Parts: sequence; C-alpha cells; structure tokens
Amino acid sequence: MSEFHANSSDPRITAPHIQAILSQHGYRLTGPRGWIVDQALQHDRPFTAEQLVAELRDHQDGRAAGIGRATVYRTLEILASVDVLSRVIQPNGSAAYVVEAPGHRHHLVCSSCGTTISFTACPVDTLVNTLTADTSFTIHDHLLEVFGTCPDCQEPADS
Amino acid sequence: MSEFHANSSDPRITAPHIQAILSQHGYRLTGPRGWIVDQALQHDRPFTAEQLVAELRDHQDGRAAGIGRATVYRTLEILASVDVLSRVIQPNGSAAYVVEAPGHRHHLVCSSCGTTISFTACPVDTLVNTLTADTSFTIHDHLLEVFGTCPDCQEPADS
DNA sequence: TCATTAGTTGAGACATTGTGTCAATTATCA
DNA sequence: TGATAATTGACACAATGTCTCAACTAATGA
Repeated sequence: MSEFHANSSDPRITAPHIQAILSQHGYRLTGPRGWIVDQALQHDRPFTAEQLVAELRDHQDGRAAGIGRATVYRTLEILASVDVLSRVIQPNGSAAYVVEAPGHRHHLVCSSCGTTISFTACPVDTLVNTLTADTSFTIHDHLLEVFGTCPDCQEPADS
Repeated sequence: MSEFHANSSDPRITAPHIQAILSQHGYRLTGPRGWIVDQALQHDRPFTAEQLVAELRDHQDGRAAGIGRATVYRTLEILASVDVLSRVIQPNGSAAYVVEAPGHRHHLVCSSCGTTISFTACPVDTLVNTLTADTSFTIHDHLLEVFGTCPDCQEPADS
C-alpha cells in the first residue's frame, strides 16, 4: 500500500489556496478567517477548536487576539465542509481537525502523543456493499478511526 | 454473511441474568441499578444516558424517580464495561447505548429513526495488520460506525 | 468613491454531556 | 447484628459546542 503518509511530510496547502477555495464556495475573505487559516496551517497534528482559540488569544497580532470562540468553531466547520480540514475523532470521543489533502481519509491516531497518520485505504467499501445488499439501508457515511501507540511512544524494545 | 441481526429480534437478555453478571464482576446489586437495567431493557434502539434519566424521572415507582443523573451515567458505564451494553457513536458524535449480545460489534444506524443493526463482521482486522506492518504502531482499538437510512425511512420507491 | 446589502463577527447566554466531590446510605459479609 | 466498603444523590464544575443579536464589513454595483 502506498497511500500512507504522515501529515508532516505532506506537500502543504497554502493560505492563498485555501482563501481561493473559500471564495469559490461563496465565503467571504475576512481577517478572522485568514488568521484562523494561518494558525491551522501551523499544525502538523490534530488540533482542537479550543486549542486554536487559545493560540489566537495569544497571537502577536492584537487583532487576531480578539477573535471570538464562536467564530473559530464556525470557521473550522466551514473549512471542514470545503474539505480543507478533516475532522478526526479522538480516542476520548471529542473532535479535532487536521490539515490535509482532500479526499476520503481515515486516521491512525497515537493515543499518547497525538501523532496522526492518514490513509485512503477504506476497508469499509466492501462492507458497505454487503450491508446495502443485506439490509436495504441506503448508506450515507461511516466513521472509522484507528487508535494505537506510535513507535516513539512505545516502551523501548529492551534494555 | 449471517452475522447481521436487528436488535429487536435478539433473544433478549434478562434482568436477572444481568444482575448475575454484575455480581460476578463484584458489583453490588442495588435498587438503582435494578431500575436502570429494567429501563434499559425496554429499549430496542440506542438510547442516551439523558434519555434514560428522563424516563426514570417519570417512573411509576417513586423510588426510581429519585435516581441521580450521575448514578445513571456511572451505571451505564459499568454495564458497558461488563459487555451487557454496547456504546454506539451517533452521527452527531454523541454516545448512546444498546442492549445486545456481547462481543466485538459495529453498528449500522439509521440517521432518521435510530434503528440499529449490529454486525460482527469487522473489515478492520485486515487493515489493522497492514497498518501495524507499515507504521509500527501498536494498535489498541478502533471506532467504526456506519450511517444510513433504513428501508422504512426511505422515500417510497415510486408513486 | 460611495452607498447598499447580505454575510460575518464577537459577546455572552445557554445547552449538552459528562466528571468529581462528599456526606449519607446501604449491600455484603463475618 | 455490626462493621465496612461500595454506592448513591446532590450539586458544583468542566469541556465542547450552539444560538442570538446588535455591530461590523466585504462585495457589489452605481
């Protein structure tokens, strides 16, 4: 399989690109959105909305420091809806976001340090076909996250 | 595949059986736990903790009506830990519980009416092996829920 | 450039879903 | 029956969002 990749090695999407995507979707280009996008791009790993709120509150640019919580939540939701961010369910059940190339992805998340590896292989496709045939459900979506411990967080192999 | 089954057609587990399981695990058999188990058994579909709290508050048995929220949350957690209940993630991300036979299960949930079909087929097993080999993660767990619309909630096929 | 207008924002109240504490209660066991 | 430790209910608190609304502002066309 070649569809594994650590987020940190992604060819990163740029702020102007994201702004263009927002514009294409009919969203206005505002200061707050720009700062939120910039801040989101600083992250290689999943970040939560509250985390971003805190970071922005301490932002060197005083204007960015005044961003409201609701705006951050709303903007992250928009960014996820236009496929710039991807929502990741954390082991504790709460939501986080990661910046990554668009498309259908799932994540392998380290429960210890949060390192995330995304993969496009979706073993659910076959299952969905079977479920559709067997249950007559119309299947819209699915949620798949895999949790584990990354090599760095594992106990040293031996002495 | 023969491991599909609607919860409503399960040979249901009984309250005494559940009490025995709790006892085997070293939990005391108390009034509140009995009422919570009874109320949980009323459900064929996933129910939330708050839903159960509300139902118990309106319980004909005045004593049951006095159960505290925390007790309900705690007891549901215990019941899930001894495999009497299974925790299901809803499309909105919140948790619900279903009564069902123990074992590793996933769920197909109707986003419209909440009907749940559980299945034991787990397409993630193979993926886990691949991920383990490719990433050196130690994989502990995974989350898989499938969402769709059940036949009853779909638009009538034609006129 | 300027006025219009609809999308956006920040503040803060509110909602949901839990968790933590603690004194009072109670099931269990000797 | 007593002793003891688990359990309970009440309530405070926390995390994570959502909603409303007046003020603001980006985008548009004149």
